[in-house]
Amino acid sequence: MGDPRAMNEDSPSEDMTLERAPDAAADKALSGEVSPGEPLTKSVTNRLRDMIAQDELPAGERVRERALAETLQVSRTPLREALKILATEGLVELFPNRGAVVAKPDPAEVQDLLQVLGVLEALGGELACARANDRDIAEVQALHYEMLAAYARKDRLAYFKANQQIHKAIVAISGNASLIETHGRINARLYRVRYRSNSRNTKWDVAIEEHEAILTALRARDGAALSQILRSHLGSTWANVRDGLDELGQDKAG
Amino acid sequence: MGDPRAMNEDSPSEDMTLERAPDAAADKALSGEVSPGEPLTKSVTNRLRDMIAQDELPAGERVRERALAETLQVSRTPLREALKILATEGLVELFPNRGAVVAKPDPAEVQDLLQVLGVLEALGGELACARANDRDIAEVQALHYEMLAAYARKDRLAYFKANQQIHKAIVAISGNASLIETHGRINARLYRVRYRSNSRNTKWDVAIEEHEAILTALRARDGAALSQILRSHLGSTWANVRDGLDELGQDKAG
DNA sequence: AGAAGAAAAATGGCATACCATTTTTCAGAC
DNA sequence: GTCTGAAAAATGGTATGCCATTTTTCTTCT
Repeated sequence: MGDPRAMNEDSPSEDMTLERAPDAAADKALSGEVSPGEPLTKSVTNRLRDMIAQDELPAGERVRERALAETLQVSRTPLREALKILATEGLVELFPNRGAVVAKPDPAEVQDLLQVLGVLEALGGELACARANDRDIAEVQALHYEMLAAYARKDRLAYFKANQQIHKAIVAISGNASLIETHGRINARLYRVRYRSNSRNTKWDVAIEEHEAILTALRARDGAALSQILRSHLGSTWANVRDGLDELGQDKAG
Repeated sequence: MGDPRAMNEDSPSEDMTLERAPDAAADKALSGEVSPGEPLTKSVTNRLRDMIAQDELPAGERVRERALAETLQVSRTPLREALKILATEGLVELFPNRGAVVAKPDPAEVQDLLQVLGVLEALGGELACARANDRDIAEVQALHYEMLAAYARKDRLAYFKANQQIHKAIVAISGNASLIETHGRINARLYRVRYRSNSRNTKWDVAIEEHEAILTALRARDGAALSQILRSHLGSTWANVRDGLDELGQDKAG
């Protein structure tokens, strides 16, 4: 896919199910997938990222070091290092002498993040059109069809995942390592809210139309058009998220 | 300045002199400016950020935990946590079981970073035009004059700092916390290269002209124009950096 | 002299111990 | 009953120790 000069091959967090894992997660802890030779801090960081994305560690909840360390079967040291990393990424907030709390972005923050994500994807689309080869485009097209399949089945989870993959794929084609990384970071911070918003999005068909336009522009390798569409597409996303937040009365931010 | 909803008030790294501090730095270590009650990890992180920016920890150099910890008069624990943070920010690279190395971006990386910085500043300019009040603009104008003063005196260091402040100020006016933070991160990773490039930049007058255009657009609150100028301005920056790197034969990347 | 390999030193990874701060619990007074 | 404050428990912050891996040094053989 494209020709990424470098790629932060971290966070194997693809394929997330937001359904809170009942006990299975705590069961296997991070036992199964500990790549040998990989530093514990890294595994723990990835594990926590997933736990946050899947609401296993709900937003706004306090993180008790000792308890979590025991759950994950590691000492506090790697756990603390992981928390520092996640704090840098904006997924948790650290309060001196008062521990860590899973970040819970308020509407203003979400808007800011989406705005940034917008220009990042716009750049991604522009570069992608310039660099994409036929296979790259075919792959995005395939993902697009998968998304349509999920749409036809009204399978919101599958739709959401395919949707995310499409945007990520386009950015990946850009080949700009910094862009890929930054996009991934911001996207991770928005994962939860967007998932929730996706579940109650009433303008599903509009989103589909926008995605058709995205594919058309990409196939035509029309960088300017794709760029513009992607950015305004995230404007729509903000509209949906905002509406969603309005509906249920935000249970206190931060 | 503007109305930033939030602001990562970290890294007091303003006012950096790239002249390598002979011994004074090691002398005071982080003795003088340790805010009481502030976690050691934070102080150390900020200190290291500065040390990297000022080439006190030269790019490509290996970081020995025990030695550095002793220099900074702290134990390895907070130092290690700081290194994880800096690695997340892209200022150092971590190699499992082999320690940390100060990041040394190769030309391709620099280009990628500048491209991203370009669209970020473009967004910043757009938003700034929409939100700036007269005081905000007056402040940027003041910084602009300071930059002109440095230009007149051929004081490259002062010029560089004023230049940086202008761009940072415009982004700050945007009021988008995520943008401000992301911009700061990327900018930090480019600080060293840009400083070096600045020292040997032969197209100083061109840069000045571009900055005049920036101020004109900002005063006119012409978001589209400012956006476009800022982005292409960073294109010029890339041209300069590239030329600089070409001159001296890159002493091995990475 | 140079290559190969074993011993020694250094270094990073992780766990644990201890201290300071914060939070909670629980008396006792009003 | 609840307000206050002291004691107790919990929690985060930091230092240190030990183990595994890596790197360097020192033999030894060719």
